Amino acid sequence: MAANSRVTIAAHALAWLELARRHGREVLTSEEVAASVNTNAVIVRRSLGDLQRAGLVRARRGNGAGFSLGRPATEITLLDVWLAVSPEPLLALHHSEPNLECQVGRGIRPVLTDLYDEATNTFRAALARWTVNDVLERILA
Amino acid sequence: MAANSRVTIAAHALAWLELARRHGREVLTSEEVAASVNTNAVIVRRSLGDLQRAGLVRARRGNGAGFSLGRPATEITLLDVWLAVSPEPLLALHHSEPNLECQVGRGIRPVLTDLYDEATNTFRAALARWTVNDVLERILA
DNA sequence: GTCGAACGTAACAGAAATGGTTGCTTCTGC
DNA sequence: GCAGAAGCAACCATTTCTGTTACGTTCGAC
Repeated sequence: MAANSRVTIAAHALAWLELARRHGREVLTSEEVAASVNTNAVIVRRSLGDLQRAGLVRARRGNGAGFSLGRPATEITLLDVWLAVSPEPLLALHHSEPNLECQVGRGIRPVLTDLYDEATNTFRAALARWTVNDVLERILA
Repeated sequence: MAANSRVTIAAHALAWLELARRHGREVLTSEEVAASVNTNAVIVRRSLGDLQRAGLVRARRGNGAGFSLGRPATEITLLDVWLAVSPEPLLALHHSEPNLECQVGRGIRPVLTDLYDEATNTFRAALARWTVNDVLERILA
């Protein structure tokens, strides 16, 4: 299966929000974000809705509404973003229960779960080393 | 999309091949492997076909045919397995090119590619720390 | 050389996920 | 009240994955 692009869209939106903020625009509409990401405004609202539930952005409704960062860009890591939009595991176990009459089938699931968790944790730790601010700085460099 | 289970199926098959080998059975048919994994024999042949192309197993055809390990279980890591069956990236970039008239849209792709690669490499390194033999030992423990 | 067991592979179906699109509802500042 | 924008539900097209059937191919046993 191909990986999804939600982390990319969310990171793009956050970097764009931070850049706009530095230019004095605290709030951007989903249309404005969608224009930069080059997708549909509903897609942006869906992604930013996930981020809002995680506290990474604020959404204001009504006239003059839009999205703004929920906390400083230096305090939003890519791990925060990943957790907000991609709760799925990186590797899946068997679809259907393996044969429990086989010694391997009986014991393999907790072992693989353990190893997959370990690998996923190193992946998360790597994402946690980068903030939205870092991403924007590297874009502007 | 949800992650696929090909690494799991492949690791299961390899552990089962190694256990059978220890019991004096060097060769197993796809039907026998499928019975332990609890899936269809074609699925097993597809997965083991990937492993064969990577040299991790050998497939014999003709009468009395089947699959056997291509090299010692102590020399097959989960990274080898992952590379053989899951070449897709863990995180995807934008589906359609971002707006190049926006500073963020222009610069974000190489930055994210870099960060994603870094995180993926730590994930790979974690998988490389475990061999099929380790997996089987933990199952039998 | 024939036979048959098992791999190799193509074709297809059902399910799920993803991105995209439209349309309607809800909220809220003016 | 009005208008602008988020929220949300309902689709659609595409892709991917697993599973299944079917058939061709290989090769050892006899």
